[in-house]
Amino acid sequence: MAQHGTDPTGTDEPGAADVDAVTSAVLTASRLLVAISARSLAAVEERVTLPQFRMLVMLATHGEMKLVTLAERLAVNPSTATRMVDRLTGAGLIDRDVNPENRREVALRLTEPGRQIVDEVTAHRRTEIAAVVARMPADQRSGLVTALRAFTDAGGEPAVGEPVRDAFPLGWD
Amino acid sequence: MAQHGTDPTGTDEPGAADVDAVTSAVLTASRLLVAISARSLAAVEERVTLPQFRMLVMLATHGEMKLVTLAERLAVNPSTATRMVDRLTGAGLIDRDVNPENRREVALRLTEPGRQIVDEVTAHRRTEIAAVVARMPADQRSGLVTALRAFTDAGGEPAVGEPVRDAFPLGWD
DNA sequence: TAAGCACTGTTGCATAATGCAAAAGTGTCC
DNA sequence: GGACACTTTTGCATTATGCAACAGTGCTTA
Repeated sequence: MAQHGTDPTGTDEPGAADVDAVTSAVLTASRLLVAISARSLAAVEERVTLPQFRMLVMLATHGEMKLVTLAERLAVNPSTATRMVDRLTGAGLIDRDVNPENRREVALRLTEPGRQIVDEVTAHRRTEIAAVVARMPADQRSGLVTALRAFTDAGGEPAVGEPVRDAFPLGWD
Repeated sequence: MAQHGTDPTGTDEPGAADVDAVTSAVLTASRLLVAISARSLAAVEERVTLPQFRMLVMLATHGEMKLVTLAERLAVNPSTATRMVDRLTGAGLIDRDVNPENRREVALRLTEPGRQIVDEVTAHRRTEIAAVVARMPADQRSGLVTALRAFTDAGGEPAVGEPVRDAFPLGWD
């Protein structure tokens, strides 16, 4: 199989052979993006742990919810979520109120300081990505948008402004 | 004057507005890629924990190394690394030998089963990405390669004056 | 040669994250 | 009113984590 790139003639197969090369390019980009995301977290990891940050992101993204839902979206056991909520309420980053409609449930919601932490990371990451974009040749940028749109469309993920699909509950965003 | 790198938000630069648009596109793609990476991990998380997998990836990527180096690359305390190595050697995924050249050090290296776990995840992820690529219009693919190469090149070359950081210090890859 | 010193890895201690199982409280349906 | 399902919490065990102290190793130098 053709290892990578450099097949301007496209003699082998028009569509299938180059999937490999494209995949490699995507993998490389993926590594860079993950590294950027991780660096953005460094700013807050003195204040919250990584799992705690995921919890904050989930609440920021989906708004108020009960504990079981939160645990489900984070893909952790409810008992784990209970104790993380304990610590985060203790730190003043989450509010926990009994739902008056249904007194079994607790309503969990981000406090202002909690939201600020999430915003901080988001802003930092956006800044880092923008810096990379700014370093690439200007005439390549529109091509990147077009190509990435085709890729993300094929992957079925929503665009930035839209609600995040629940297919896989991460909370790294 | 308008030297590069120092103005990610872009106030007066002509291409500034589109940097924002490109950044959004990259962020969206980033979410998809992180989700794919996470899904690929599901296959092995019955056998190793996430931090353990990171350790395996690091050894697979950089080869044999001593404990302090490993800890540094994973950005964890040496004591943490020591105990993780304990468990992974116990599970037969890592070999630990005293370096005869320097008897303070221990040489850590992946075993065959250890490497297999890493390969499994890598293969799974590659398959998932290839599936997405295969779903996008064929005439967009070469454009994606070109654009991503420009992006990763820009991301790989640190701005002037910045120290060259280890490109992907995480081990999520 | 011996003393001093830096480096390497390990262990003790405390806290966080994690899952499973059991229990306690709440709501719903016959 | 009782049975049952749902929600959350608690008990217990294992892993992950950092800091501090410590023991062993190798190098330098007086």
